[in-house]
Amino acid sequence: MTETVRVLLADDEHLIRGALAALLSLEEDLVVVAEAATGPEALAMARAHAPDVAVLDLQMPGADGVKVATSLRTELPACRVLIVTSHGRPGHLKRALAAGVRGFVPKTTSAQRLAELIRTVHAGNRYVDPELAADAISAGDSPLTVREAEVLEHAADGAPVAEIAERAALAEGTVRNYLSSAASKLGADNRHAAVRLARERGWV
Amino acid sequence: MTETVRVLLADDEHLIRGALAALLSLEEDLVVVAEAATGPEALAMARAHAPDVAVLDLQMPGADGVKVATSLRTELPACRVLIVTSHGRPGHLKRALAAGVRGFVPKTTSAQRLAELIRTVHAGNRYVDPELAADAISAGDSPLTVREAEVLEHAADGAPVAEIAERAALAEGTVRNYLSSAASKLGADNRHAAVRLARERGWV
DNA sequence: CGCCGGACATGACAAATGTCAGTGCGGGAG
DNA sequence: CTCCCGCACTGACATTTGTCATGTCCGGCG
Repeated sequence: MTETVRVLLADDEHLIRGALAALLSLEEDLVVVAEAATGPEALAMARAHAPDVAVLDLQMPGADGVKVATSLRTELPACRVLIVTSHGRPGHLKRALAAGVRGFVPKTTSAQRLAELIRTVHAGNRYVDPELAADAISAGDSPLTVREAEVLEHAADGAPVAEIAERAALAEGTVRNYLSSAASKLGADNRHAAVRLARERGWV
Repeated sequence: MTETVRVLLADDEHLIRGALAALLSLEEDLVVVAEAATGPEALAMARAHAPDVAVLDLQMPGADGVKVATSLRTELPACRVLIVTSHGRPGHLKRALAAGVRGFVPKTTSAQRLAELIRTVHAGNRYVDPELAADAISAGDSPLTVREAEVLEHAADGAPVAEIAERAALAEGTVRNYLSSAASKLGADNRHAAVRLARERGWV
């Protein structure tokens, strides 16, 4: 006899959330007990309803899926987390797993398959999309040192070096140096291309 | 007596497409006759099934929603187009309307509302989300000249000036000049920040 | 201990970038 | 017609950025 699984659904796109709720409700053993459109809202809903499984979108206003998962890990250890994402960046998968997430799949998955996966993670098993996993493995760990990543983040919005130096409390020469070494590690021609690449791989 | 409306659904996210198809099918007068995951596929499906209304995602692999809409405009003038988008950039709305799109809404819209809108555009009326419209109006027209926009696009991936100059068949000095004037028009400190801003506003 | 490798940090120099002043062309106002 | 303004375009100059050589401070290892 399959017990019913209480599900929390969090996604900022109303269209998807509603549609998904409807489809999952067709499954006998799944019941959607709460919905949320933002990170903080998802957290509040989880506290209020203590779902068995939380299905979280990776990109939401307020706090992203991984942040929510981290909070849930300590507040509701019994709640399994399944993350769904539109454009999977390797680094995010790694961060997600570190946050105790049990499942990680792209939105190209069918609803049928998603229902199965909800049962899978509820049973205590893990599942990550094979393609995303392959990407993460081939992309590997970030080769950047802490400072390099930090400086690169400050450079993300196209700020001039002087401003970055001030924000990071470093000499301009030092900032240029980190930027340069980060760029060469990433195989980029300049810091801007480096920012783009690091973003793609989820390293910033 | 309401006639039935034949709908084409195009979105690269299987999860959403499937869920949406299911929800729209619940409506008596709507029938989803085809689904597609990429721009070219959407075009092929449209040719094959000649739907009354095409619901297109703005961002798809191959060709974006607006490009598909442009092609449909000439190939299937009877087919109304409704564009759905996750993160609405003002410029896209303008381009979409220029391409003869009848409706433009964010994915935060509910499925119920979407069904209504499909009927609305099928009836020959137009509808654009009020908030997106407000953004588009407040963002206004692109202040960039044709060449400025062109050069800015070539600069989008962080390429050095020399490369941009070659691709655009211009002198390096000229490229720097356009970049500089574009940046000052956008209120940016350098071309990279300018690229970011122009992207946000949908001007590139 | 003494040595090595790596992260952190800096300034000097060369290369890339942004700014400026200026030319030519075409279209609209006077 | 002439003047003026805006766009397209260019080279020269000043500033910013990227690269290099160098130095310090750890933590691990023979």
